[in-house]
Amino acid sequence: MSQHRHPGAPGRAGAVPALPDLPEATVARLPEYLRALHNLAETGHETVPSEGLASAAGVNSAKLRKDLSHLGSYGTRGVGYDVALLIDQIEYVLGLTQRRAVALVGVGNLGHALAGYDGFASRGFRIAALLDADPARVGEEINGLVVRHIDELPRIAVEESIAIGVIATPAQAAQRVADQLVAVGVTSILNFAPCVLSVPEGVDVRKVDLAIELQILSFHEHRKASLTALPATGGSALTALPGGFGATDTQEAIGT
Amino acid sequence: MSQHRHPGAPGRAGAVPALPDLPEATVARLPEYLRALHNLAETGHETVPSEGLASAAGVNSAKLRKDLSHLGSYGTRGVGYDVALLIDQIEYVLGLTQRRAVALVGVGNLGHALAGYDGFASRGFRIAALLDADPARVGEEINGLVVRHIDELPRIAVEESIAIGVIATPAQAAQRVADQLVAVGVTSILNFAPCVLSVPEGVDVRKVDLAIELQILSFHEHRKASLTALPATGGSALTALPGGFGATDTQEAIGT
DNA sequence: GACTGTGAACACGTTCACAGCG
DNA sequence: CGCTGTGAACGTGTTCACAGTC
Repeated sequence: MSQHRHPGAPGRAGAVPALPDLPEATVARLPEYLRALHNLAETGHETVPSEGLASAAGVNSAKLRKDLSHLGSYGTRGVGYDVALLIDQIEYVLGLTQRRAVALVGVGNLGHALAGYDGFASRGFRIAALLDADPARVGEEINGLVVRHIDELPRIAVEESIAIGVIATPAQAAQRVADQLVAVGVTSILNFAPCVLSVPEGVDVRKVDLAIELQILSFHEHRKASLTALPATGGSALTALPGGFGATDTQEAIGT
Repeated sequence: MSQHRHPGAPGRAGAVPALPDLPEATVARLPEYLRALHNLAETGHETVPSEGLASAAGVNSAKLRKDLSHLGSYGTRGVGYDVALLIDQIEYVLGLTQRRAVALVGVGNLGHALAGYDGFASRGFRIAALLDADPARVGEEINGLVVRHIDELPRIAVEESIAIGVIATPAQAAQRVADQLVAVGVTSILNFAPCVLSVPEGVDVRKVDLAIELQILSFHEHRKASLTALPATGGSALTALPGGFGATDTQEAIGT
């Protein structure tokens, strides 16, 4: 096991890419490590121990080491990880060595903001097309890109080698857009519309729903309030807090 | 143990709030169920079987039933769930019976979009304040709200009973803003800045990072490509569009 | 007969703690 | 000695399959 394995190192052409299939949870954290590593590189660190990188990324060091070990990692015992090397390694695994082209569909409120978001460009992506179904919006220029009509998607997809589609339309339009994206061969979709998309096997969809995030926070607020719901805590809490907390079984019976 | 227990039903005052501590994974799905239920209610359904609600929410029915059972649910065997009742139940658990006030800090690109996003209002929240540190932005009116200076936060937090803070500033300003929010008693933060926030115990932070989402998709793209990257049929990929999407996975072959 | 609620089995993810290397 | 890499223990979340109820 402890053979040093460097599966598909960045530089090496010809070798099999050999992407180990990483645990999904690990994949979701790699980008965070990458961001932290870039920060470290900028502040002149050449090497970093798991503890340091972990805290910069907001995880514990055991988790970090386990995650990195899945990539057949580049750490040196007694020293830590080589920052530059690890950046290359993670960028390679995430497929960021090529700058993927993104098509953004729906240039309303949110779409506008996304079109102008420079975090995409700076972190490995290129917004290659802005699309909308509303003729009134077609032709508008945002950040140097002209909005095109969604019907032009098939041509644009080929011309620009679109790899990822971002849906920022209203919910009722989203499924139709997803179908159109899939039809032109897009297999990765980031969906901001508050609805479930159905797509064929092999297409990946990630969903971001801002209201859902707030609702999850709301739950925790509610819970925190219900726990502190006793003394003179000027809590903005519930207007009518039931006094009785005593009923023994009321709480108990929930889990059954 | 299958006593029917309705812990802290919405309408009933006097009952113990009795928030069961739901598994985190369940909490994260409740908002999705809620959205699906609202759709069902609008289309005239009074009742729905677990199978139906599950598919509307994009999960499988076993998971749905298990999730709902944690709330001491309201299903009827042989029939399904009462839509209206379940909506009340979930809204109660999520703490959506009170319309929580949100302070949005950072009205740049993304902040603007968030300020104008009506999904917040329609799903239980009220944007009560827009704040920014840049004097040039203070005074601007967005969607009927005037942007205030961040230094006014302490007063505004009290006046408006701010329950949740949303950070949409650049990364380097985010920690400072988080500290300010915490200082005025905010215990729930939604962070759009690409950085880790450190906050005291008891404060919940959720993070949304758009570039990270894309990078995760990129990984899967990379992997899909590396799997199909074998035999004679090189990279003709995109140019030859598969006829239609007959659910057969011709799609897979998006070459690099 | 149809559907919920749930124990029991399983899969996945995290943490611990330490062996082994530099 | 310091730090990584990793088995083994633990905890959480998911799925199965069926008993129980309407």
